[in-house]
Amino acid sequence: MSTIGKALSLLDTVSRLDKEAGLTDIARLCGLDKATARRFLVELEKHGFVEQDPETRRYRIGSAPVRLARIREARYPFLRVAVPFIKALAEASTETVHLSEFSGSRLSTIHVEDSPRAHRVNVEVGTLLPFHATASGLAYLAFCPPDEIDAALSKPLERVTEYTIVDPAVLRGLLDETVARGFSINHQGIEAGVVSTAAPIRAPGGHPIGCVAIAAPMVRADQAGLMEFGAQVVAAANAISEKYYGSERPAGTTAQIRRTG
Amino acid sequence: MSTIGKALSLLDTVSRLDKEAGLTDIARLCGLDKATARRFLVELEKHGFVEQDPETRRYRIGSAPVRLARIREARYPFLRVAVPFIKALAEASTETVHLSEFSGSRLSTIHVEDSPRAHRVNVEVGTLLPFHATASGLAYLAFCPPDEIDAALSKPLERVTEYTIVDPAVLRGLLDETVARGFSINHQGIEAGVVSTAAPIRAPGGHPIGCVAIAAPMVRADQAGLMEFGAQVVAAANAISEKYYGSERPAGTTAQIRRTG
DNA sequence: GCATATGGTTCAATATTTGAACCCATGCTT
DNA sequence: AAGCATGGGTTCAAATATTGAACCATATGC
Repeated sequence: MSTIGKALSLLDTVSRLDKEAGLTDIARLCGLDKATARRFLVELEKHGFVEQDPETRRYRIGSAPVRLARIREARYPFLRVAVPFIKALAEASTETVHLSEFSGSRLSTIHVEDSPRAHRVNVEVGTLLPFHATASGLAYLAFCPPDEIDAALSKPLERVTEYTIVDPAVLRGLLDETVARGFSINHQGIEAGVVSTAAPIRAPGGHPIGCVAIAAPMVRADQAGLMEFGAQVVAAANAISEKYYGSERPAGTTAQIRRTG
Repeated sequence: MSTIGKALSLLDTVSRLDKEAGLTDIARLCGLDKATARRFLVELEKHGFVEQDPETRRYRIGSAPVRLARIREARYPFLRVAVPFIKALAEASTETVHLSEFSGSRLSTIHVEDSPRAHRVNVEVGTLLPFHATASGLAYLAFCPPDEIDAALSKPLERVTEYTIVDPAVLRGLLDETVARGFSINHQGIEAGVVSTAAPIRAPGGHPIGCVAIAAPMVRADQAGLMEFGAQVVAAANAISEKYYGSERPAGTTAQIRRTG
């Protein structure tokens, strides 16, 4: 792997830690030599991507990403565009709705609107969404080119709950259904007692960039309800895509999405 | 320079562009070979730090920084802590108040509260603040260790307006005054007709991390008014520092700050 | 006061980066 | 339609930066 890649992976590792970490821990977690980890950290610090607490000597994420994020969001306000739709959907569905974005070869939650109900599904911003075990992951993957699907399914698939599907062949079946339907359904794959539906937000080329998902307690989602949620996530995802990328519609399998949306 | 440094500089360059740029332009702006620039971009893209528009093939900042920024702000909410103080100060002073943060060896504006008046100073979020020509820059530098001051003053200093001070010896005098006073004053150094005062927000070790500044049209700031503004920025900067870092006061020259604040 | 742990540094061996030259489209000009 | 210019992207030997075992320094616990 390139040095840059290793350094960015280190940054990623640091960002995933619950708290600030010391040099030795970081090196171990990244599988790097202490000297190497240190040089990376120094270099990253120079550019503001990490900072070292002068007292504890531990490292944390720096302020450079904040600057870049502001620029990105100013020029390309995905959240600003998407959040109103997520809010509206949360209100309409009275269930927890979350928005994910593909970044750095993973799908991560970037916004959540909680259900107003007492009994609800709680999702944390920042949560990573495994492709095989979440509605968002399946919706994302379903609309990816075959080689990306192959790559995702050839990795080891964790059995998160007793209901998680880890058989690639079965998963491929789900992906086909997802494409046909326009949205994905996940039965307790990531959390027992929870069902989700998700639809991809797609770039003009057709490639997904993220997903809209509704997560509800199983007791409130019968077959008809699920179909209704599905229609809603598809509508929201398409609306976001349209607003984000202008009036252009995604090419390729557009018809399939519209059909069900 | 290390590869990582070069790649992060490239990222920085891309972030400074007004619009998305092509490979050749980026390579030229960074002084890199096209092949090198490309490998960097590919690597950065893998990790979500840039993305390439599939249609125009141009590059822009990706979504990874947004993720990191959220984590940083969640764990270390500088803006969240500071903004209320900036708002309060803007209201109290009825002038434009802005907040800057040191990141990647530069001071940049991260929040602005505009004056409610029609005749006011406008500052853009993201603006870089030269150390020698802005109140924030001087306030920051004044409380830095000598070697950082030397480094900053040994670089070529741009004469931004006809009033900009570019003589390192004179600037050192201003820095001494700033330390003695607890806040800096900038007379038209970055924009004719504008005076500013600024005070540093400092980490527990005493090193500045950013500044609070008031910028006012000269006609509204006489000597007494300027001292009042100065006292206000010092109070705000100290309050932010205290809230941000807990109850600890910055070590070292604390007394000087408190004396004037 | 010894043992252990962590942050940090060094330098020869090694793997990665580099860039001139190249290819391939696209679009403009003659 | 051939010629030319421009921009994205690629190749591979030469140049250079990266690597990591061993090292030092300091702090904490026993």
